[in-house]
Amino acid sequence: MTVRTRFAPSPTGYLHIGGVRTALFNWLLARQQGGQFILRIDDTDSERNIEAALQPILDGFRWLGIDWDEGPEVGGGHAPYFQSERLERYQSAARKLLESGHAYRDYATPQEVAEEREAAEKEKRDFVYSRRWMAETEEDCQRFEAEGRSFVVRLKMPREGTCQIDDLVRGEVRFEWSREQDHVIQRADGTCLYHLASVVDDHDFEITHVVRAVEHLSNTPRQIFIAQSLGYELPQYAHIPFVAEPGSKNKLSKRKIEQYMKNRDFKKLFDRGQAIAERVGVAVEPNSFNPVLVDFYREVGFLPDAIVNYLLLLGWSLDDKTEDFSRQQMIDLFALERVVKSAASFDPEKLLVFQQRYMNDLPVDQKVALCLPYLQRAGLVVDPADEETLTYLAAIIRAADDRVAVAGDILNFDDFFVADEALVYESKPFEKRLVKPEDAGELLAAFRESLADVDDFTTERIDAWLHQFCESKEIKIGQIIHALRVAVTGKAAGFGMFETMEILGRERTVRRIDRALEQLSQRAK
RNA sequence: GGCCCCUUCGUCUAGCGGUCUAGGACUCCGGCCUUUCACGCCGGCAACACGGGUUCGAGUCCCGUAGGGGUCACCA
Repeated sequence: MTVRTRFAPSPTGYLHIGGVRTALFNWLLARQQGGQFILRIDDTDSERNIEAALQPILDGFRWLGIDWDEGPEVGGGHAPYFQSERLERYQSAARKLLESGHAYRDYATPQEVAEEREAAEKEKRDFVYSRRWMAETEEDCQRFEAEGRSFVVRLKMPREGTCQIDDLVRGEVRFEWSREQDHVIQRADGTCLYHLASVVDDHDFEITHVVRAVEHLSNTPRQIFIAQSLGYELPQYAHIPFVAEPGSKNKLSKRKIEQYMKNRDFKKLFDRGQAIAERVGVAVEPNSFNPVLVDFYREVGFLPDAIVNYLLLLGWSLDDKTEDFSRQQMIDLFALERVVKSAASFDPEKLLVFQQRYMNDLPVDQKVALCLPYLQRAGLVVDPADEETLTYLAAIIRAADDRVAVAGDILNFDDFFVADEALVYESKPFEKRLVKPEDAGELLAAFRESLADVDDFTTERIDAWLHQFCESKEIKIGQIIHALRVAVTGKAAGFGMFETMEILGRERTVRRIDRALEQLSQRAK
């Protein structure tokens, strides 16, 4: 029997990082066993524009390299893969349950059920539906309908015995049937509810392993009841822990970013992303742009492999030291038995570490390809870029080295892409490095004059030149190099100063120093 | 509140009765390197929730307690 797993997103428009991890585990299991991974769309309830809300989710999975064998856009032998298009299947299942006595028509109004529930609560006893409006015969139905009532279909749950789940992650888990409710599976308007739909689909799609987050564990008995009543063979269940908030054990939710912002690391990650987003024209709207959602990482320039690797280790480990996994390795080595049972908090810092590692391993031309769009969208480089620009960019990226951790970080080196006349001097460093030290202007001017004599304007020669200059002036290098950096880049920090000058070239370097000196003298007036 | 799940450094985790005076990674702290920033290197702080058992021996098994979480819809 081939292994078939599934992930069933609701078309909400957003791909949640926790959902991705669940999908990843399903995907890994299927790939490892040579089986199929299926995407099914749980849209039994939503009335909104499915198309628009689904696209970002599919795009997200594709971007992450999590592909599906059956589902939207790829089809498959079990189509359709949208629950909204499978209503007849559910209704037919509901009918079967009715016929076999595992479900009944219930003519109670929602208020009547609510009253029973409240009464039970008041008396501090467990709520058990009285089944007062349960129709067992045609006569019952006619009688209730004569009263103007309509029916929903409810499960007729067993009221004794236990339900045992043999969970692949958690082992044996038992529930008392008597505590289960007579859940509604079909509404008065004939539409069906999630649990019925889910069980029917899993069966129709021949799903062998249901790998999902623990919050579904307590829903499992009713699903088992449905499946067994329908004569289905049960799938294997594996309830994995959910991804928790940074620094807490609560379930990570996209609605709580306000609160997460109080977390230092989360805030840091967000700020970094926001700075990039603002420059490339991505709307920083908390509903769509925040680190709980996959889109955030894509917009900012993360690498899919880094995210997937990080997520893999959030709730799973191979051993006590292995951290880096290629796709093939994770497929080969993944094992449900090694899934951790407790919830794991999302750690933005550690994710960044993975990102940094993966970025570092990339050849320069790939980094160029990743970074270029950011410069273009920020209006710093024309599209398409010419060969010269690409070479120039490559030199910068090489020099910047690990300072470009996410592709959008290239914008920290925007000073290389603005005209010398348009270079902006950040006020604080300008103050500290040029205005305050009284000899800064003088030294800088002298050094600038000497630059004409550097025979070869390369990193090595400039390096030697400046050291020689310092020696002749009897100053330490620190007394001039900071002023030089601010004058040439406008910033206090950056990569090697000599590399910076070589990349910029003699002419531009000199022009920038001149301009800085000009502004300095104007300030003095 | 009922039911269910979970509980090793701040975080992610290793540990499946003796090799644990508990290992690794990230963070943090100190130092080195250094023209800034980042990297890198060296070092350091830091955990078996608690209480009972079982056993010659428990982080590892059992039972309680506590804490955290999930779930209890004509939502998915």
